Amino acid sequence: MRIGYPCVNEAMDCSSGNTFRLASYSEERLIAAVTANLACLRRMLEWNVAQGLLFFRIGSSIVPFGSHPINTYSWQTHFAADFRAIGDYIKANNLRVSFHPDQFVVLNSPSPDIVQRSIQELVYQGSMLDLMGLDGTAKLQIHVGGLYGEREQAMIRFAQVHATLPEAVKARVVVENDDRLYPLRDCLELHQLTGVPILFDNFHHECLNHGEPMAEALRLAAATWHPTADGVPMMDYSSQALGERKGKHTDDLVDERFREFLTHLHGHDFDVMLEIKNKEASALRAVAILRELGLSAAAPDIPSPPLTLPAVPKARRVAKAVG
DNA sequence: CCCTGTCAAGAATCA
DNA sequence: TGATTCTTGACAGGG
Repeated sequence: MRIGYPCVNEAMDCSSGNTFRLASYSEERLIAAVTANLACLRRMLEWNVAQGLLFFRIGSSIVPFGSHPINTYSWQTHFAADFRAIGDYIKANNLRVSFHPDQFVVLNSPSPDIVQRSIQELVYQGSMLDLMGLDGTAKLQIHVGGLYGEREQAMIRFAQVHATLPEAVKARVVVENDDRLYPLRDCLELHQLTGVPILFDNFHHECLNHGEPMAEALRLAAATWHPTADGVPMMDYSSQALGERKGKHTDDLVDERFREFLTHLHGHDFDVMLEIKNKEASALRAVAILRELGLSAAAPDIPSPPLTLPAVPKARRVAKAVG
Protein backbone atom coordinates (compact mmCIF):
# COMPACT_ATOMS: atom_id res chain seq x y z
CA MET A 1 0.00 0.00 0.00
CA ARG A 2 1.35 3.36 -1.02
CA ILE A 3 0.11 6.60 0.48
CA GLY A 4 -0.03 9.82 -1.48
CA TYR A 5 -1.37 13.35 -1.57
CA PRO A 6 -2.35 15.62 -4.43
CA CYS A 7 -0.29 18.17 -6.28
CA VAL A 8 0.89 20.53 -3.58
CA ASN A 9 3.40 20.17 -0.78
CA GLU A 10 2.73 22.88 1.76
CA ALA A 11 6.00 22.35 3.58
CA MET A 12 8.04 23.27 0.54
CA ASP A 13 8.84 26.65 -0.89
CA CYS A 14 8.19 25.75 -4.51
CA SER A 15 5.15 24.98 -6.61
CA SER A 16 4.85 22.81 -9.70
CA GLY A 17 1.88 24.88 -10.78
CA ASN A 18 3.57 28.04 -11.97
CA THR A 19 1.46 29.60 -14.68
CA PHE A 20 0.31 32.88 -16.15
CA ARG A 21 -2.67 34.44 -17.81
CA LEU A 22 -3.60 33.48 -21.33
CA ALA A 23 -3.42 37.16 -22.23
CA SER A 24 0.26 37.24 -21.27
CA TYR A 25 1.22 34.09 -23.12
CA SER A 26 4.71 34.00 -24.56
CA GLU A 27 7.16 31.25 -25.37
CA GLU A 28 9.58 32.71 -22.86
CA ARG A 29 7.08 32.57 -20.07
CA LEU A 30 6.08 29.08 -21.05
CA ILE A 31 9.64 27.81 -20.96
CA ALA A 32 10.31 29.54 -17.66
CA ALA A 33 7.19 28.06 -16.09
CA VAL A 34 7.79 24.51 -17.29
CA THR A 35 11.41 24.65 -16.20
CA ALA A 36 10.40 25.77 -12.71
CA ASN A 37 7.54 23.29 -12.51
CA LEU A 38 9.64 20.29 -13.43
CA ALA A 39 12.38 21.32 -11.01
CA CYS A 40 9.84 21.61 -8.22
CA LEU A 41 8.18 18.33 -9.16
CA ARG A 42 11.54 16.63 -8.88
CA ARG A 43 12.14 18.15 -5.45
CA MET A 44 8.70 17.13 -4.21
CA LEU A 45 9.24 13.56 -5.34
CA GLU A 46 12.57 13.47 -3.53
CA TRP A 47 10.94 14.85 -0.39
CA ASN A 48 8.22 12.22 -0.69
CA VAL A 49 10.71 9.39 -1.03
CA ALA A 50 12.55 10.60 2.06
CA GLN A 51 9.29 10.54 3.98
CA GLY A 52 8.00 7.22 2.69
CA LEU A 53 5.24 8.74 0.59
CA LEU A 54 5.32 6.76 -2.62
CA PHE A 55 2.16 7.92 -4.37
CA PHE A 56 1.71 11.38 -5.81
CA ARG A 57 -0.80 13.22 -7.97
CA ILE A 58 0.91 15.63 -10.30
CA GLY A 59 -0.86 18.91 -10.91
CA SER A 60 -2.46 19.55 -14.29
CA SER A 61 -0.54 22.68 -15.16
CA ILE A 62 3.02 21.44 -15.36
CA VAL A 63 2.83 22.79 -18.90
CA PRO A 64 0.63 25.89 -18.87
CA PHE A 65 -1.97 25.74 -21.63
CA GLY A 66 -0.73 22.25 -22.41
CA SER A 67 -3.75 21.45 -24.57
CA HIS A 68 -4.66 24.94 -25.67
CA PRO A 69 -4.25 25.91 -29.33
CA ILE A 70 -2.20 28.93 -28.33
CA ASN A 71 0.55 26.62 -27.18
CA THR A 72 2.33 25.58 -30.35
CA TYR A 73 5.71 25.23 -28.71
CA SER A 74 7.20 21.74 -28.97
CA TRP A 75 7.63 21.36 -25.23
CA GLN A 76 7.59 17.57 -25.63
CA THR A 77 10.88 17.76 -27.50
CA HIS A 78 12.40 20.62 -25.56
CA PHE A 79 11.81 19.01 -22.15
CA ALA A 80 12.14 15.37 -23.17
CA ALA A 81 15.29 14.80 -21.12
CA ASP A 82 13.81 16.42 -18.02
CA PHE A 83 10.67 14.31 -18.19
CA ARG A 84 12.75 11.22 -18.75
CA ALA A 85 14.96 11.94 -15.76
CA ILE A 86 11.91 12.34 -13.54
CA GLY A 87 10.47 9.11 -14.88
CA ASP A 88 13.72 7.32 -14.15
CA TYR A 89 13.64 8.62 -10.61
CA ILE A 90 10.05 7.45 -10.21
CA LYS A 91 10.86 3.97 -11.40
CA ALA A 92 14.07 3.71 -9.40
CA ASN A 93 12.23 4.52 -6.18
CA ASN A 94 9.08 2.49 -6.70
CA LEU A 95 6.96 5.63 -6.84
CA ARG A 96 3.59 5.84 -8.49
CA VAL A 97 2.15 8.99 -10.02
CA SER A 98 -1.14 9.99 -11.56
CA PHE A 99 -2.97 12.97 -12.97
CA HIS A 100 -6.50 14.16 -12.27
CA PRO A 101 -7.66 16.38 -15.13
CA ASP A 102 -10.19 18.79 -13.71
CA GLN A 103 -13.88 19.33 -14.28
CA PHE A 104 -13.47 20.62 -17.80
CA VAL A 105 -12.68 17.17 -19.10
CA VAL A 106 -16.10 15.76 -19.95
CA LEU A 107 -16.04 12.84 -22.32
CA ASN A 108 -19.81 12.39 -22.34
CA SER A 109 -20.74 15.95 -23.23
CA PRO A 110 -23.29 16.31 -26.04
CA SER A 111 -21.02 18.99 -27.48
CA PRO A 112 -18.46 17.57 -29.91
CA ASP A 113 -16.21 20.56 -29.25
CA ILE A 114 -16.11 19.91 -25.52
CA VAL A 115 -15.41 16.25 -26.16
CA GLN A 116 -12.61 17.17 -28.52
CA ARG A 117 -11.01 19.57 -26.05
CA SER A 118 -11.35 16.97 -23.35
CA ILE A 119 -9.53 14.39 -25.43
CA GLN A 120 -6.79 16.89 -26.17
CA GLU A 121 -6.34 17.49 -22.45
CA LEU A 122 -6.05 13.76 -21.83
CA VAL A 123 -3.54 13.48 -24.66
CA TYR A 124 -1.51 16.31 -23.11
CA GLN A 125 -1.46 14.81 -19.63
CA GLY A 126 -0.93 11.28 -20.87
CA SER A 127 1.97 12.39 -23.03
CA MET A 128 3.80 13.63 -19.94
CA LEU A 129 3.58 10.14 -18.49
CA ASP A 130 4.73 8.74 -21.83
CA LEU A 131 7.70 11.11 -21.83
CA MET A 132 8.57 9.88 -18.35
CA GLY A 133 8.66 6.37 -19.76
CA LEU A 134 6.04 5.11 -17.32
CA ASP A 135 3.83 2.14 -18.05
CA GLY A 136 0.04 1.87 -17.97
CA THR A 137 -0.09 1.77 -14.18
CA ALA A 138 0.36 5.56 -14.15
CA LYS A 139 -3.21 6.75 -14.54
CA LEU A 140 -5.38 9.63 -15.70
CA GLN A 141 -8.32 9.92 -13.31
CA ILE A 142 -11.57 11.45 -14.55
CA HIS A 143 -15.25 11.51 -13.70
CA VAL A 144 -18.02 10.21 -15.92
CA GLY A 145 -19.34 13.70 -16.67
CA GLY A 146 -22.79 15.26 -16.82
CA LEU A 147 -26.26 13.73 -16.69
CA TYR A 148 -28.04 15.96 -19.18
CA GLY A 149 -31.31 14.57 -17.92
CA GLU A 150 -30.65 11.21 -19.58
CA ARG A 151 -28.35 9.08 -17.49
CA GLU A 152 -28.28 5.94 -19.61
CA GLN A 153 -27.78 7.87 -22.83
CA ALA A 154 -25.02 9.93 -21.23
CA MET A 155 -23.27 6.76 -20.09
CA ILE A 156 -23.50 5.27 -23.55
CA ARG A 157 -21.91 8.42 -24.93
CA PHE A 158 -19.05 8.00 -22.47
CA ALA A 159 -18.52 4.46 -23.71
CA GLN A 160 -18.63 5.51 -27.34
CA VAL A 161 -16.09 8.27 -26.85
CA HIS A 162 -13.92 6.03 -24.70
CA ALA A 163 -13.72 3.57 -27.60
CA THR A 164 -12.29 6.28 -29.83
CA LEU A 165 -9.53 7.39 -27.46
CA PRO A 166 -5.96 6.97 -28.68
CA GLU A 167 -4.57 3.72 -27.28
CA ALA A 168 -1.93 5.54 -25.27
CA VAL A 169 -4.65 7.46 -23.48
CA LYS A 170 -7.13 4.61 -23.18
CA ALA A 171 -4.54 2.53 -21.37
CA ARG A 172 -4.34 5.18 -18.66
CA VAL A 173 -7.88 6.46 -18.20
CA VAL A 174 -9.69 5.40 -15.05
CA VAL A 175 -13.09 6.60 -13.90
CA GLU A 176 -13.93 7.75 -10.39
CA ASN A 177 -17.32 7.49 -8.69
CA ASP A 178 -18.51 10.99 -7.80
CA ASP A 179 -20.62 12.34 -4.97
CA ARG A 180 -23.59 13.80 -6.88
CA LEU A 181 -24.21 12.20 -10.26
CA TYR A 182 -22.52 8.88 -10.96
CA PRO A 183 -22.12 6.43 -8.08
CA LEU A 184 -20.21 3.19 -8.01
CA ARG A 185 -23.01 1.20 -9.65
CA ASP A 186 -22.92 3.34 -12.78
CA CYS A 187 -19.14 3.10 -12.90
CA LEU A 188 -19.43 -0.67 -12.73
CA GLU A 189 -21.80 -0.57 -15.66
CA LEU A 190 -19.30 1.54 -17.57
CA HIS A 191 -16.60 -0.95 -16.70
CA GLN A 192 -18.75 -3.65 -18.27
CA LEU A 193 -19.15 -1.56 -21.39
CA THR A 194 -15.59 -0.33 -21.79
CA GLY A 195 -13.23 -2.17 -19.48
CA VAL A 196 -12.29 1.08 -17.77
CA PRO A 197 -11.00 0.50 -14.23
CA ILE A 198 -12.82 2.21 -11.38
CA LEU A 199 -10.91 4.50 -9.08
CA PHE A 200 -12.91 4.23 -5.88
CA ASP A 201 -13.52 7.27 -3.69
CA ASN A 202 -14.73 6.22 -0.25
CA PHE A 203 -16.14 9.61 0.67
CA HIS A 204 -18.04 10.01 -2.58
CA HIS A 205 -19.40 6.56 -2.00
CA GLU A 206 -20.62 7.59 1.43
CA CYS A 207 -22.38 10.55 -0.20
CA LEU A 208 -23.94 8.61 -3.09
CA ASN A 209 -24.44 4.86 -3.30
CA HIS A 210 -26.91 2.05 -3.73
CA GLY A 211 -26.42 0.57 -0.30
CA GLU A 212 -23.21 -1.31 -1.00
CA PRO A 213 -21.31 -1.74 2.27
CA MET A 214 -17.84 -0.20 2.21
CA ALA A 215 -16.03 -3.53 2.16
CA GLU A 216 -18.16 -4.76 -0.73
CA ALA A 217 -17.68 -1.52 -2.66
CA LEU A 218 -13.92 -1.78 -2.26
CA ARG A 219 -13.97 -5.36 -3.48
CA LEU A 220 -16.06 -4.51 -6.54
CA ALA A 221 -13.86 -1.58 -7.50
CA ALA A 222 -10.64 -3.51 -6.99
CA ALA A 223 -11.88 -6.25 -9.32
CA THR A 224 -12.01 -3.80 -12.24
CA TRP A 225 -8.22 -3.35 -12.24
CA HIS A 226 -6.07 -5.71 -14.25
CA PRO A 227 -3.28 -6.79 -11.92
CA THR A 228 -0.44 -6.21 -14.38
CA ALA A 229 -1.75 -3.78 -16.98
CA ASP A 230 -3.36 -1.43 -14.47
CA GLY A 231 -1.43 -2.22 -11.33
CA VAL A 232 -2.58 -2.05 -7.74
CA PRO A 233 -6.01 -0.36 -7.60
CA MET A 234 -5.90 3.30 -6.74
CA MET A 235 -8.38 5.02 -4.50
CA ASP A 236 -9.10 8.45 -3.06
CA TYR A 237 -9.62 8.70 0.66
CA SER A 238 -11.25 11.48 2.64
CA SER A 239 -13.98 11.98 5.19
CA GLN A 240 -16.76 14.42 5.98
CA ALA A 241 -15.87 17.68 7.70
CA LEU A 242 -18.09 17.72 10.75
CA GLY A 243 -20.58 20.54 10.84
CA GLU A 244 -19.88 21.47 7.24
CA ARG A 245 -21.86 21.09 4.04
CA LYS A 246 -22.25 17.49 2.94
CA GLY A 247 -19.39 16.54 0.68
CA LYS A 248 -16.87 18.92 2.24
CA HIS A 249 -13.52 17.28 2.97
CA THR A 250 -11.92 17.50 6.38
CA ASP A 251 -8.98 19.83 6.80
CA ASP A 252 -7.03 17.20 8.65
CA LEU A 253 -6.86 13.42 8.74
CA VAL A 254 -9.21 12.02 11.37
CA ASP A 255 -7.10 9.15 12.61
CA GLU A 256 -9.97 7.14 14.01
CA ARG A 257 -11.98 7.39 10.80
CA PHE A 258 -8.97 6.27 8.81
CA ARG A 259 -8.33 3.33 11.10
CA GLU A 260 -11.96 2.35 10.85
CA PHE A 261 -11.79 2.56 7.07
CA LEU A 262 -8.77 0.26 6.97
CA THR A 263 -10.79 -2.48 8.61
CA HIS A 264 -12.89 -2.73 5.44
CA LEU A 265 -9.96 -3.60 3.21
CA HIS A 266 -9.81 -7.27 4.20
CA GLY A 267 -6.45 -7.82 2.60
CA HIS A 268 -7.12 -5.93 -0.63
CA ASP A 269 -4.15 -3.81 -1.57
CA PHE A 270 -4.77 -0.21 -2.66
CA ASP A 271 -2.65 2.81 -3.35
CA VAL A 272 -4.39 5.52 -1.37
CA MET A 273 -4.53 9.18 -2.29
CA LEU A 274 -5.48 11.34 0.68
CA GLU A 275 -7.71 14.17 -0.44
CA ILE A 276 -7.31 16.23 2.66
CA LYS A 277 -6.65 19.91 2.85
CA ASN A 278 -3.41 19.81 4.76
CA LYS A 279 -1.87 17.54 2.15
CA GLU A 280 1.43 15.97 3.11
CA ALA A 281 0.91 16.49 6.83
CA SER A 282 -2.02 14.07 6.84
CA ALA A 283 -0.27 11.73 4.46
CA LEU A 284 2.61 11.42 6.91
CA ARG A 285 0.22 10.53 9.71
CA ALA A 286 -1.43 7.92 7.51
CA VAL A 287 1.96 6.37 6.84
CA ALA A 288 2.66 6.27 10.56
CA ILE A 289 -0.66 4.54 11.20
CA LEU A 290 -0.01 1.97 8.51
CA ARG A 291 3.43 1.22 9.88
CA GLU A 292 1.99 0.77 13.30
CA LEU A 293 -0.46 -1.76 11.83
CA GLY A 294 2.21 -3.44 9.75
CA LEU A 295 0.43 -2.51 6.53
CA SER A 296 3.03 -0.19 5.08
CA ALA A 297 4.33 -1.85 2.01
CA ALA A 298 6.30 -0.42 -0.81
CA ALA A 299 9.23 1.34 0.79
CA PRO A 300 11.84 -1.17 1.85
CA ASP A 301 13.37 0.57 4.82
CA ILE A 302 12.12 3.93 5.77
CA PRO A 303 14.55 5.49 8.19
CA SER A 304 13.33 7.69 10.96
CA PRO A 305 9.74 8.27 11.93
CA PRO A 306 8.19 10.99 9.79
CA LEU A 307 9.02 14.36 11.10
CA THR A 308 7.55 17.66 10.11
CA LEU A 309 10.22 19.63 8.35
CA PRO A 310 10.29 23.29 9.20
CA ALA A 311 8.20 25.02 6.61
CA VAL A 312 9.96 27.51 4.46
CA PRO A 313 7.38 30.23 4.43
CA LYS A 314 6.41 31.77 1.16
CA ALA A 315 7.70 35.26 0.56
CA ARG A 316 4.23 36.59 1.10
CA ARG A 317 3.95 35.03 4.50
CA VAL A 318 7.30 36.38 5.57
CA ALA A 319 6.18 39.88 4.76
CA LYS A 320 3.04 39.38 6.77
CA ALA A 321 4.79 37.85 9.73
CA VAL A 322 7.39 40.55 9.85
CA GLY A 323 5.21 43.42 9.57
C1' DC B 1 3.68 46.61 -0.45
C1' DC B 2 -1.02 45.13 -0.09
C1' DC B 3 -5.65 44.18 -1.57
C1' DT B 4 -8.75 42.06 -4.50
C1' DG B 5 -11.02 40.88 -8.89
C1' DT B 6 -10.27 37.53 -11.99
C1' DC B 7 -8.71 33.49 -14.38
C1' DA B 8 -9.11 28.47 -20.76
C1' DA B 9 -12.04 25.13 -20.12
C1' DG B 10 -18.27 22.40 -17.67
C1' DA B 11 -22.41 21.32 -15.44
C1' DA B 12 -26.06 21.45 -12.03
C1' DT B 13 -28.98 24.08 -9.17
C1' DC B 14 -31.69 27.69 -7.90
C1' DA B 15 -33.57 32.33 -8.14
C1' DT C 1 -31.27 34.02 -18.12
C1' DG C 2 -27.92 34.74 -14.70
C1' DA C 3 -25.59 33.98 -10.35
C1' DT C 4 -23.60 30.50 -7.47
C1' DT C 5 -21.11 26.31 -6.29
C1' DC C 6 -17.74 22.70 -6.93
C1' DT C 7 -12.42 23.88 -5.32
C1' DT C 8 -8.34 26.64 -5.17
C1' DG C 9 -4.44 29.08 -5.85
C1' DA C 10 -2.25 32.65 -7.55
C1' DC C 11 -1.82 35.96 -11.38
C1' DA C 12 -1.99 40.73 -12.33
C1' DG C 13 -3.68 45.25 -12.02
C1' DG C 14 -4.64 49.08 -9.19
C1' DG C 15 -4.44 51.67 -4.82
